[in-house]
Amino acid sequence: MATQATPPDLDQTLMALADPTRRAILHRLSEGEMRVTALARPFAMSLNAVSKHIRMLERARLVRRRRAGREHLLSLTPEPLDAAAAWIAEHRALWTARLDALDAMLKAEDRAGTKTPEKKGGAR
Amino acid sequence: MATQATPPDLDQTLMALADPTRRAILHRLSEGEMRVTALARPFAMSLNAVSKHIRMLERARLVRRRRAGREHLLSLTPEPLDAAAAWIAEHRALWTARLDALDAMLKAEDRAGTKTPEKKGGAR
DNA sequence: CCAGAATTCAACCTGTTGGTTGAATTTTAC
DNA sequence: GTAAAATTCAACCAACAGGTTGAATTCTGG
Repeated sequence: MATQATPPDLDQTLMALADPTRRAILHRLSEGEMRVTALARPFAMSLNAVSKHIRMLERARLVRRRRAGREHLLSLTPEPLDAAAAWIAEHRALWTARLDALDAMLKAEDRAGTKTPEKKGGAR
Repeated sequence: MATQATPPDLDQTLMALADPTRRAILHRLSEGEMRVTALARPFAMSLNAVSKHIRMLERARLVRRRRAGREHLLSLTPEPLDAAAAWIAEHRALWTARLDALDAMLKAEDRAGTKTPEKKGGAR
């Protein structure tokens, strides 16, 4: 019964994406490399807070850091999104299909049930 | 400059998915309605812990609860996955395209630079 | 050399996750 | 009516998220 080994990378990616500030950071970074200070400017929070968000994005490997002297240039590395998108799409399809199958089965059973009320419960 | 209103629903959906136990719960639920106890059995944690995960999944509207006497029947409602999948897919495409464009631009600039090192100011 | 800029580090606070155990609640079954 | 089943509620705990402020670090430029 395969323990379905769910990758911890997916945890980190989804967790990183589950915050509007971090999504906004990624969005800004899609326009190119940017320093921490520049990146932080539009947000209504301290530089330190943004720095922490960046650290979390790095941990999820959605952002890469390149030091150039005293400034740290951040850039977007969207690869982890592939896995996340794939996981969600795949499971959405699988689950929807299963639920549809169940629904069809229930409807069929119901039709049969009204004719031969045996099996379980019958009408309610 | 549209404040890009990031929906809090997305936060909850992604947060809910960012945990292996909760993903496993959803997976089991794709096989049909199940009681809390039955759902909790395979997990190496207390019933209460699973109950809390379920509550979080309900908050994200990924799971619906139907009370039938003393038992609560949980079922999967995969709709919120649509929004999550759409958001990720859309941004992945947009961001990748932007990064590609940036890259192409940099390469072109580089080629131009090595051939005709004039542009402005001339020699250095 | 030295002031200042760009960052992080460290400590702290508050709220939430993720887990526990034990008691309450509601419903079924004898 | 009462025991037991299926759940949650309540209190607690450790860890972490998300934020703050203040001090340290590391570079740059006059």
